[in-house]
Amino acid sequence: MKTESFDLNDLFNLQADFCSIFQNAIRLKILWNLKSQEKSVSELCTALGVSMSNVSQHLRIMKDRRILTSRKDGQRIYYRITNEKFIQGPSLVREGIVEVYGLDRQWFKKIQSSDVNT
Amino acid sequence: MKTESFDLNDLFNLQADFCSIFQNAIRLKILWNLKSQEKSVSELCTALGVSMSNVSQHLRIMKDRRILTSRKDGQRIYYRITNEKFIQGPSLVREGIVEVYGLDRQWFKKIQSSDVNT
DNA sequence: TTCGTTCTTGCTAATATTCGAAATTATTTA
DNA sequence: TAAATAATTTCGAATATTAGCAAGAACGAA
Repeated sequence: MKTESFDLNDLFNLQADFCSIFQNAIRLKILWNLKSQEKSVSELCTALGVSMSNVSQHLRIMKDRRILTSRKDGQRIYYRITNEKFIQGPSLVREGIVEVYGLDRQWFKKIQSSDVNT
Repeated sequence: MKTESFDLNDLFNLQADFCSIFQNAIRLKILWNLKSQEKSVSELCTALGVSMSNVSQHLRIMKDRRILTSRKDGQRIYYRITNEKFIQGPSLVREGIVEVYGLDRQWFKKIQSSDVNT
């Protein structure tokens, strides 16, 4: 029973799928909160100021992909990150942003107000 | 005239916006192709087997965010990457995937077929 | 000028994401 | 047992993404 490995196209699709996780600011904040410690769902809710329903949905999405694992303790469910690279990758992107934009906020505003055409 | 810098929430939103760029396999392939050299739009089209209209739209999205810059030479427009971290970040994510999934293709298939519930 | 090549843009339908609200499950406490 | 707490799930509406098609713009060659 051999282990079928990925072909190149699979890997690109998988990489894209995982990167789509990091497209949401709430998920990035969750990951940031779990950077060096596990936290329960309610702890994350108060830390982020987001509804439990919403946090739970985001946690599920990340757990499905094994970016997070969970541990049950009584009523609480504690989540933690499975691999540091799922934090380091997006962080590198953020560093790139800061390097390219030089901490100047103006470009960011342009991007936020939908389309930039320059 | 002071330079307004980002607050934390801005940075998370900006990071999320940039990560959304990497959620698309075609864009990842474009970046991969531009890894160590600039290429024209038509070169990218043949390399990826994707329509020029589609490639052009993806290039525009990345240029808007300064992930790419372009240089015009006659009829050709050559694109290149502005900062290596926009490649390295997504690559780290891919490494994380390989580490977590151990090159076993089965999980990938589960994720692809929409929802994983385990 | 006219033609062909290269690239971009606007439009549109199909598809996917996001988050609130309400219902549900599981666990602890009284 | 009943009530409270913690978390998940389902549903639905608003919004965003994607890619094909057709039209348009910029440039070089004849």
